[in-house]
Amino acid sequence: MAQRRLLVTAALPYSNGRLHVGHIAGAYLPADIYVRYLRQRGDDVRFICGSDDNGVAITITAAKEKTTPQDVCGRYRARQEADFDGLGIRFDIYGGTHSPECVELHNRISQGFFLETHKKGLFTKKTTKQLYDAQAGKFLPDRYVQGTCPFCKHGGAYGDQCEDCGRSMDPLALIEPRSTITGSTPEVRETTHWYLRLGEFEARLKVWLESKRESSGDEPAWREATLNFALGQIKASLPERAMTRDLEWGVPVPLPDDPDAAGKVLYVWFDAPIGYVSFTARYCERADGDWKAYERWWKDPACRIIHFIGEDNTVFHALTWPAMLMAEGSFQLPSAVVVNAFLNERGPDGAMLKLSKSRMGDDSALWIEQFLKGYDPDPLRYYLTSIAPENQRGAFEMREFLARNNDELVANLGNLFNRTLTFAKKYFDNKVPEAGTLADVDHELLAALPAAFERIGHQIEHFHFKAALADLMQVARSGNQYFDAKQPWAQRKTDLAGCGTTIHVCLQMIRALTTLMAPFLPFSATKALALLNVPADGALAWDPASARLTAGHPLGEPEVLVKKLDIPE
RNA sequence: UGCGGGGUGGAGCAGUUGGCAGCUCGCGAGGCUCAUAACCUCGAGGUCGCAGGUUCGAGUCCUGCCCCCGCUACCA
Repeated sequence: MAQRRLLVTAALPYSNGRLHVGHIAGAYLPADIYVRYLRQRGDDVRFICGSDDNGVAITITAAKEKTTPQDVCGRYRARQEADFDGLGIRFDIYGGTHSPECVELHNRISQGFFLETHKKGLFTKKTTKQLYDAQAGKFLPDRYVQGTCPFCKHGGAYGDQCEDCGRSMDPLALIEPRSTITGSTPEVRETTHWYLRLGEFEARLKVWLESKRESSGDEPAWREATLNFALGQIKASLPERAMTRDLEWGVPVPLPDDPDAAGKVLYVWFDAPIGYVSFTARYCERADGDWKAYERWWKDPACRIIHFIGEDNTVFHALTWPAMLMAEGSFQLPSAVVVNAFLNERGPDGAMLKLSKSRMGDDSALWIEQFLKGYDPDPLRYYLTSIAPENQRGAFEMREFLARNNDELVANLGNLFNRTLTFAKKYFDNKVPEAGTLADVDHELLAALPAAFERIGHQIEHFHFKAALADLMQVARSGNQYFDAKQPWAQRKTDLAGCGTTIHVCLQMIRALTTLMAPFLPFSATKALALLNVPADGALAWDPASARLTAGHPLGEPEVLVKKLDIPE
């Protein structure tokens, strides 16, 4: 397959909190596996991510922590970047929509995007009544108003919906409304905003989404749940959505001649996906010295754009964002939006618990920061991939994590490395023995390796990461089966050359496994190269021919590849 | 009410165009000893939510029903 050009993005984390295992399982780990694989294949890839720093929630966190929005997003952004790094999730750029490095370019590109859409007349300017907190000096998002439900008279109803009777409502209908920010009684004020008429894109979106049901060329089909959900929304008709907000924190609405635009910013969901573009531009500026080179990725159909997101982002990435791109007109549409469901935590009693800031304590091991203090990243990458919520929700369970590390990663994959390497050390002078005369079983195992590259690569190409990992483990298992069937420990005494053949074949297998595991377990793959004494440079190319050892090659010092973890009683 | 997802051996899940019900873990019994008591073999265990229908044949298609979870926040 020829070299391809791909731009891969992972959802922008909102920079008012830390990352937990659910974030990682949802968008970032699958994206990282995909990108690592593409790079091993030799494709030209950019991997883009960064923090989503704008919006009202940041300002509220800032108020709560008695600091500035800039401080909040700067602090959490740095924390998130460190967490990603610790897990081996390596972006080409980790931008930030309000980070010092990116904000200027981000604002410029976002405003250009808005203006182009505005020029085409695709916004409707509309004045509506909204609740205003005079004490806080800001309009209140629906969710920040609480009062008595006009339908069931329940006391704790929110401005958009009553938790008790489940009915949704207009916040103006709430009885005795209160601002949840200051506790004061809000007043009704008029405000003007720009609404994107999503309805005008329904037909085009529908055709586009329907075309994603089948794979075309080597572009895989989208997940069915994603398409059903998005198409269901279209069927129910897409509303006008306000693309501006009354707020001081964000990208200013670029209409200086319109007094109604004063003091307003772009809706955070309008500028966030544009962050993918502006971070790409910032990276191009850094790498190529020309920010405009981003067009090579975003406006050239020869490049393929893949977005990895969690399920809550489906509406924005499968509908709103493509509609924005259609509206603006000069960008290409994403090739794929890869959506994972949520990951929950399984409680001791088997109950499904949501991963949430409010429920999890600060020192919960499910925060990445905490997790990395106790464990290596690869076991987590393994476990999260093996339970990846690709089709339905999954659940994290600490005991299961430990058990699967020991019973699968250590016992199967790690053990195959260890028994092969220690055997070579003990009986073959720590060198790769001659292949010798190959019997059918030996041929079969060697022939299975290129097939595994093909198969696992195909699974990754199609975003079936869980299946790809299971396949990898099956390959390792077949190695253990081969080892047992050949009984080199017995061969050694009767047929030393045959024993050499066995170990030669096993070494070829673990060498191939090193390359095959690299997208999922990058740290272990690096360590495996050291154990095999193979120079890292170019060693992980996704190519069975280059993942081969020559007879006589000296090996490194044997050492355990994956550590066993203690399971508390 | 509506929309979307799901209900498969003890647990967690796969099941593409309908064709003898699979995988991992766990469990039981053997084997092996190179290996982090790791590995290998065999086995037990399922009326595929319920009831109908189409078909030579359905977990897989159609109809009706039941149950669980989202569609609201911190959030992927």
